[in-house]
Amino acid sequence: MQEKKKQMTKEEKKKVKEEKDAAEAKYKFCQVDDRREQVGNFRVEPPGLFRGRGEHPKMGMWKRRVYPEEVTINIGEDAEVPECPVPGHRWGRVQHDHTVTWLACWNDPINVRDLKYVFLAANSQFKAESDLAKYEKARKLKDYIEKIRKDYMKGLKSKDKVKRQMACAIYLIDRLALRAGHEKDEDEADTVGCCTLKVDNVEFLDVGDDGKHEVKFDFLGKDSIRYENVAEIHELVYSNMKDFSLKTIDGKRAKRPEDLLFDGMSATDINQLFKCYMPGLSAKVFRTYNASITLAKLLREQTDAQQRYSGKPVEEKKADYDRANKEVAILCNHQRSVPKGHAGSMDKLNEKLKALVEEVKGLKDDFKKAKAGEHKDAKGKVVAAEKVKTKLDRAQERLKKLKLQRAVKEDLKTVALGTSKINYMDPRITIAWCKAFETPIEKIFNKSLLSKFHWAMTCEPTFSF
DNA sequence: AGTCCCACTTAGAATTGTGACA
DNA sequence: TGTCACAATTCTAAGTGGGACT
Repeated sequence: MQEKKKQMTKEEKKKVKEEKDAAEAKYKFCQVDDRREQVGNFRVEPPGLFRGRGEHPKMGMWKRRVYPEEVTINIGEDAEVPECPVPGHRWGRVQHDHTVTWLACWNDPINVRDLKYVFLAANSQFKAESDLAKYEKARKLKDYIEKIRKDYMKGLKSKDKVKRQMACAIYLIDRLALRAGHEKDEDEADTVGCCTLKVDNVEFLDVGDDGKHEVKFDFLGKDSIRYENVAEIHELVYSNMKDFSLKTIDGKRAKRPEDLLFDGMSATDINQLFKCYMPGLSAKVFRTYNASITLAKLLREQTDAQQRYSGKPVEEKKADYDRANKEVAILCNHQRSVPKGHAGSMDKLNEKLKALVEEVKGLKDDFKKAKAGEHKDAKGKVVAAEKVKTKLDRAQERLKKLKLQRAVKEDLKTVALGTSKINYMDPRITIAWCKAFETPIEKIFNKSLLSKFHWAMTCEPTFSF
């Protein structure tokens, strides 16, 4: 296969691609009411070895092929049933459920109780509506957050241990943007969230002369991504959590490292409580809220700090945005593994930088000579000082840019900016910022994001989250 | 009250496409 | 005009949370 690709000419490759696109075209769109919508994933997963993330108990299991007979199609009563693409087979079921958005579903062969779905693409109206609702809900939290914070600070002093556990957990969800953390099965990777933290996952650092109360969190979260953070927390949260780590809620026995830190409550309880404050409020809303409000705050600080921010070069404004984005990503613990070949390309960059430094050095000498009218070119002609100066300036500019590039690359090697951009930061904050400070939105959102966030494009430059 | 089921969002890795640069 | 790095897209796993069921 590899060799075949290499042997193909440009035209042949193009033709193969066109044929493939044409064959797929009919699966890529569908009709929803009066709209033509793009379909997201339209293929069942091919058979193969299941990997899973982290230490998954089912790692290496054979993931068998899924047949059309296992697939349920969900379409309108009047819609034509799509032809089954596998010769000699037929769809398992065709239904017409108007309360769900999916077009097809089947059971996951690895985890038979789980379902896999064909949904519409990110730019569809269904997704746009729920995206808008998500961010509006997060904005609404602004009206309730003060009361919620006041209450959990009070809850920390409650006589009721369950109430204190709830208060601590909500504190962590709010201040550290932790996920809720539901119970998990034996046959899944052993990961935790806020409510499923184990005694082992927290270490209480000694209170120093500065009076700071610090806890070191160390656990595997979603996707077995490690969360490692020394966080300063309120004295009362510190003392409560320390207490919870020592003995069970009924006080009957000492806790073991693998015991639940919050053993008297669960994520469901927390969400129940949130409903008392605001309709639809749940733990995950805090991540959206905190990500969005942090982005808004950081952008505001940057622009407030400088006069005529609009006049700044676009590249620098983009760098400012990325810095804010990075802080949000760190808050949400969005990590990536160091890109393959990072060290190698770093070496290359350093090599290039070294050469450029030499070049600048040489040009500086040339400039000195040129000012004295002593610098000559290869043909022995005297070169004007201004000409050398221009060259020197350009080289210095390139050097500056390259140094910045190196710093950014090293800085972001383990940070994933994309996840917060796609899922957490209200796009209207970004769009308003672009409008207010004359930055083309295309510099910040790629083609996919532009179409995903189409619903937000008309927002005012004064939009405030 | 606890468990299960379902539908949806969120996640990083792998794969593929591209454009800048030598 | 090919190479390489990075960006974009695809893939599918792994969360969340509501509600039904027991």
